[in-house]
Amino acid sequence: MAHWLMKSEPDVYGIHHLEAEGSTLWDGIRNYQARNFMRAMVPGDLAFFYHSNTSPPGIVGLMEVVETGLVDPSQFDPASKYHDPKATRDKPRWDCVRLRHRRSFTRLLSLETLREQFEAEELAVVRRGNRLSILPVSEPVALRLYALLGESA
DNA sequence: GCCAACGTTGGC
DNA sequence: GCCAACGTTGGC
Repeated sequence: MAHWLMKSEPDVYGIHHLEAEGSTLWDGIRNYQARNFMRAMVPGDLAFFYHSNTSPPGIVGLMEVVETGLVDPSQFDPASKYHDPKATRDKPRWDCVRLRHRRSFTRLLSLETLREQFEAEELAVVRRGNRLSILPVSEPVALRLYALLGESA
């Protein structure tokens, strides 16, 4: 079982949306590196939910991967901002995973705190200018995150 | 294959 | 709004 960190802007899709929905299709990923991380996910993996492009940014919850290898439907939708004219039903370019809500943390684990606790080599989200929306989290780092959140692993 | 221009992300 | 980082595109 692996850990991940997944970013979303709370105005667009925040932890409260996931709480209300229970589970969601994590679609709209249009970066090959992030896509490849999704392809490496296995049902049962856990993902820290990170609020980006907000103040203050940070980790707000925990999700569980429930389904992988799904075709991202938004690539075929001309009305979607994620529409990809190069994608066809026969040859989709983008896929996505389904995630289920596990926890909403009572307090934010802020980027500021993450910067105090982790080096960029350990947890890439603390690196200035990092734009990758999905990141792997090593087990030692995951354990330290749980400790900082006051959670048992 | 190189690389400059451009676009996007995201913190501040 | 600014700007750093960096992926993508397109001319050659």
